[in-house]
Amino acid sequence: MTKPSPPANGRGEGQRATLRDVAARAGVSVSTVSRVVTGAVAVDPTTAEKVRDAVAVLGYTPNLLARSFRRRVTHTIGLLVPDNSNPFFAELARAIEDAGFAEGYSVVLCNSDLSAAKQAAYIDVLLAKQVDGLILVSSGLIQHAAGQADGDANRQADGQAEVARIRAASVPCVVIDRDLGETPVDQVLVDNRLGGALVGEHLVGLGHRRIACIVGPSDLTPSAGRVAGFRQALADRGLAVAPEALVRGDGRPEGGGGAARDLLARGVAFTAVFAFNDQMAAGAIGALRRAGLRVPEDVSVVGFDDIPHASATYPALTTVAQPIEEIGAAGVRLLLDRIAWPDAPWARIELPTRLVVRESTGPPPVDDG
Amino acid sequence: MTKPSPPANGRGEGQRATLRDVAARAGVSVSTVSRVVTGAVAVDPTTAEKVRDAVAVLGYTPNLLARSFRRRVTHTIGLLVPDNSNPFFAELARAIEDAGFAEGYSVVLCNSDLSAAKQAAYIDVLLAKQVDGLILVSSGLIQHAAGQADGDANRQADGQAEVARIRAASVPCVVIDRDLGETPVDQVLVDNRLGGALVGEHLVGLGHRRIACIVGPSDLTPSAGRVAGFRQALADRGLAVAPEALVRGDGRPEGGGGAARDLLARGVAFTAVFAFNDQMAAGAIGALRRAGLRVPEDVSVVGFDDIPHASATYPALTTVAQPIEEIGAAGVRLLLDRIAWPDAPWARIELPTRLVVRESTGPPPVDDG
DNA sequence: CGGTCGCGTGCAATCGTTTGCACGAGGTAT
DNA sequence: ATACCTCGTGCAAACGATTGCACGCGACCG
Repeated sequence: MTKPSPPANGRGEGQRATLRDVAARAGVSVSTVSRVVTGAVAVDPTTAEKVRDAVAVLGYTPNLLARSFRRRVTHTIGLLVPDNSNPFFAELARAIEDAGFAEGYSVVLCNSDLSAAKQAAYIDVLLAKQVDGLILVSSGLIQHAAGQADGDANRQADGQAEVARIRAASVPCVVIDRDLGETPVDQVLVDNRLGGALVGEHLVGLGHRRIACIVGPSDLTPSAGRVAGFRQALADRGLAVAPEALVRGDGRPEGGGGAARDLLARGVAFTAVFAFNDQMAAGAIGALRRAGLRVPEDVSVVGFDDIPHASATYPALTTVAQPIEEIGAAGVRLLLDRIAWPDAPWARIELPTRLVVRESTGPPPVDDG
Repeated sequence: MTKPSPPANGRGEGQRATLRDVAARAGVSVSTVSRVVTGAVAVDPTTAEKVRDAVAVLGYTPNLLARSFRRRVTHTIGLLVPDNSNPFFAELARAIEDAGFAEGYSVVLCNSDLSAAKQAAYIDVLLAKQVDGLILVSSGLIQHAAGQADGDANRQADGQAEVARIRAASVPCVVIDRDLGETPVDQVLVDNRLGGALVGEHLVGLGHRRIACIVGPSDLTPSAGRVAGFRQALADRGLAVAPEALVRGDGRPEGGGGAARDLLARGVAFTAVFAFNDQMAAGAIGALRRAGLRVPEDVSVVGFDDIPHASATYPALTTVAQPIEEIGAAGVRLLLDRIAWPDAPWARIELPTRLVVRESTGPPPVDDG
């Protein structure tokens, strides 16, 4: 306990000391105290010393809320992710929080659950709370499954509307993991096309010719790029994805398992499965093995994202790694740049993806093809 | 586009309308506008209508920052977790965020990385930002490994100091997943002892007599209870944990794998492994199987936490489930109760754990014991 | 018909901090 | 000696909202 210790300030217990209290004790004006605390302007060393003493004695801490109010800067950013319990988003949130902390920003975490209504509600309170900026992750994606009637609140939001609202409030904003094309907004993306292509190349290179595909819940950005790249890679090698070998999963392990069982049940022939995220890949592996198939001997499986667990399972998962750390860092940097220079031209950063070959892929069984 | 649309307010572009603007346009006083906006006091329906019109036209949105400043209530809580990229904490954060949202609170996410310095820094800014309350998760745990000299900043913080500082600022605070005993603070815990005991019971019941243990990085709460319960269960059945069969892991998959390899290398005999979290269990399974052992035929493996991936792997992991949703909800409820009634007696909620038997455990090989 | 009540409204202070402006003292250049 | 800076400081006005108090007015009671 060498710290100045929670002191007996001039006010009642629990009441924090304010600039006024310090000023009174140091025998100077409030402005002077403010100046030594912020250190902005020069003040006489003797005075400063007195003030610092008073600050220490009273245990004064600036009220950042008041400061933010006055300066119109909160040093807080809002982070909107679909679901923090998804490891990919959790890691991304972590990376963003890290980068933000390094720059002196706090981050408010919001889970949109892919619900347009919830997302809108969050954006409203974040704006009202005067965050300095917003980071939207996979904004606008929505469960494809739920074939509800076209209820307005739950319709697929494409992210553009959100961005427009935020811009109208002239609050800086960057969109991650969602290609908004020419929409005037800063974006950081990942080369999903390349990722898909790498997988196609890898599997075909191993000798696979019948490859099933478990795509994500949405037809928007990330999925679209992955399919496109994958298809292209196959096409370049004279192959194609059979329509019946392409199924949709909900993004979670159960979805992957269900999709795999579905393929099996429908008698679709395949020697490899490309799942659009690692959770579905894990689920698929489980379903396949419970059906008596070995991985990779009978079926190869590839995932996407390279979440930490991908390397922890057995067999360790071959997957496409996204540079999560860098994505987060880039997002934060873009946002802070935008805050600093509101009129700079829009930036669009595309980070590379990388194939990580582990144990879940291998050559197809010899009796095939 | 049926929404009131980003309007031409009386001020320059990007400037949000304020109460004054609305008041001017509606021809009433600022106070009146405030009253209709907050809806606290009765105001004449005709006047209210005029005001609401003006609000709509100007697209007025209350400045929550100013409101918080004036009312001394931010509707924001700080959440301090060791690492959001750990699925358990990610899920917990998610649950807390959910519960908070339902009650109209935003949550600021902070990753302490188990560093006392970082944790202190975070607490300072959260307090300075006038959060209404704090939730500390596994506060004070610290990497046990790093056998550094007793540097002050990095020493094991036991959580008590943090709590004391927060109390000194008289900011409500609840501690999750860390037993602070009689420390005057609200706590929500899980019955780790029971969890450990259930595992012991299950494994011994299957016929295992030599069980290895991969404990967590810390000797504090969660780990301690788990060992204790486990030991007790074994003792009740006339067994014990051999000292050489107890190794420490870092909590991550690699740590679990390393620990398993270590056991193997040292020739320790065991037919089952109890890892103190699911990540280490997954890592251990990988290491075991790469060493040619089958799970569960040759070695049974049990984890702890029941993260989503536990059921997604093959073999699906037998593990101890914590009611994460409820932990988060209880934490938030405790915090809000404390905010509402600062002088209520301290609460301590202990939630049950539950064994989830899946595929990674089975009877020991017949040639054993 | 006078007094009282309650309702709707406005005035103005306040929350804690920042900051433009002015002022006085002291120093330097002319 | 006058004019002109510079430096350190204080005054007071913001920032946007909330809220205690008071006032005016109609209604109601006796």
